[in-house]
Amino acid sequence: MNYQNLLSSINVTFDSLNKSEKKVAGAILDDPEAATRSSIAILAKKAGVSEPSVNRFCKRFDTAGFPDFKLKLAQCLVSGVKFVNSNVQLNDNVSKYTPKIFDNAIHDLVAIKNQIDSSIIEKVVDQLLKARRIFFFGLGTSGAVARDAENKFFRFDLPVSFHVDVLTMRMLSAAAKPGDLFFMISHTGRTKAIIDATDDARGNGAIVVGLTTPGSMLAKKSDLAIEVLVSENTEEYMAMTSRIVHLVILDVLATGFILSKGPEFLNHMEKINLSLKPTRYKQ
Amino acid sequence: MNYQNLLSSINVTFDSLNKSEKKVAGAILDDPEAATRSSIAILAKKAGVSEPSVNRFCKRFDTAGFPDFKLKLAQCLVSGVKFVNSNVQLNDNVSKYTPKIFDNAIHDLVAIKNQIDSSIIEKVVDQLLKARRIFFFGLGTSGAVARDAENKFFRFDLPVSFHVDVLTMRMLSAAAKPGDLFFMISHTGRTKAIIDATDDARGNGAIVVGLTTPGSMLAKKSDLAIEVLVSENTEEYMAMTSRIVHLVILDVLATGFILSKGPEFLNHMEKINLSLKPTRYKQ
DNA sequence: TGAAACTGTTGTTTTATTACAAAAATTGAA
DNA sequence: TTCAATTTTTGTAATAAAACAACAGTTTCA
Repeated sequence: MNYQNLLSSINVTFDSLNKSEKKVAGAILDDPEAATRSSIAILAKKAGVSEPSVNRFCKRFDTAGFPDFKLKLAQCLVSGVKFVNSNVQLNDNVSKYTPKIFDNAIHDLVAIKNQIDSSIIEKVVDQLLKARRIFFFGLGTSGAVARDAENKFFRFDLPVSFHVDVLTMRMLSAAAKPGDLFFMISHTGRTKAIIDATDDARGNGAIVVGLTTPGSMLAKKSDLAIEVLVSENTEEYMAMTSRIVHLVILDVLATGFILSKGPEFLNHMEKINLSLKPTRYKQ
Repeated sequence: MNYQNLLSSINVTFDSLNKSEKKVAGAILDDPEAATRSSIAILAKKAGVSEPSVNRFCKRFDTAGFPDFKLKLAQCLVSGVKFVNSNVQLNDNVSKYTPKIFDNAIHDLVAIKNQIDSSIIEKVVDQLLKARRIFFFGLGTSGAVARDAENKFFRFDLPVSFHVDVLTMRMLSAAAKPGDLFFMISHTGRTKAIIDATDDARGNGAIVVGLTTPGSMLAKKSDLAIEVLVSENTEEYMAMTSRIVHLVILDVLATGFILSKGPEFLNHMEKINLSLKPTRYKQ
């Protein structure tokens, strides 16, 4: 039972609670927010039970006692509740759907942050450092991610390019050589052009890194797979959070790259940054 | 001061705190999670101050007292986001910088979610619905955002295109007509090509929507400005969180668009979605 | 040197918990 | 079904812990 769904735990187990516990549960569910601001005495009174009953209730839900219970309840009110109905409804107005869309992105970022396998990141950074050339491949939504990646990595004094054209992909993977790094971005991990290019590139001795869903075809065929499980349904109308997570992971890789290069590399970065000045109006 | 950034509030105001308050702040920042599990006595001991000093510290941060403070601290820790020193250090290893980069993105999304002006979103959605043609303009990092936007909005049965080429931008804005919608994406809001195109487009009677920093040149010159304040420094080496926020905002706009079109529009979306099937291998 | 700000001590109040006893519910045999 | 034995549930009262307020001493700074 984790704090993310303390409230729903209460809801689910409600029927199996005894009389006074039901009263306490009722008092909490009636206004969870108020419960977090109550003392044990106030809540006991509201529920019509004794204070120890409230305390026992808390312990039944794997908390140390009432204060700990309140803390965890408060935490699950921050995020938990919102995720319950974070799906946009057809009759939502602006101020309803806007936070929902933000919440979805935030939720997935938090989830992935806690799942991500540092050793894979480390290995991918190593490969990026070693690579003679880097190609980012992506189609559709992932094409924009590939473009963003190129926009980041070209600053690193590397021969890097992105491709969203299947014919170009095919030619490049057919002409792959050891030392080349193909970075494949595909949420589904089943896009034919990407899979075919993966086969070709690996057949020619290039390294293939896949950024995709866990266990996907691309994940299996890559040398190194960064597997990212987002809550969105592949068959939804539009990819939303997967690309956000992919972009952040590319930030992580770029950061790892820079850090590995050491502080003197920042001069190079600074030079690139300064080059943009004349393209902007002064404040 | 809201609970979302209690921790960063402590961080920000640290210098203006007096001696014992600094000790308390230090003890909390050192391990915020532990602080939520401590009693006032334990925390006072850790900080090397008296219990009332801890209490006074809590009140300074607009909380009712220590228990209330702990509650709010716990809430701001929910997402696991540590806003404190989330800047990547040169000697960070993978497992240190990875969560930091995620945290930065999460932090900004949470902040913007709470700041965003629904009425502007509503107006922009209206304009998108009315527009005869839609152009997304962006350069550099924002070019990838523009591409992503196009990839979303073309599904809506609209003449939409994105442009990352300044000459094309110039030509298009020079040939703008009433009914055209120019969607300018620029974090700095000072990119010359974008500003110039904005002037041209508006001069020709087109509507210009800007997605940019509050108060920027672009914000001032646009018909409608979606102003987004992210914590990242413009002069940093790479844009990180601004583009993430921009993408999510475009998701919000796309969602608003679909919802305004009503349920029968989903058939159209479904058709587009189905068209992708043959491009993928079966599971 | 004096006023203002800061900090700790002490004692009170509030809050939470434990131990125990009463009450209620449950079980099983007559 | 009935009734005692047993278990479970619940409340009372006492205890312990925690938080807080008032005051007084200390530091700081003009």
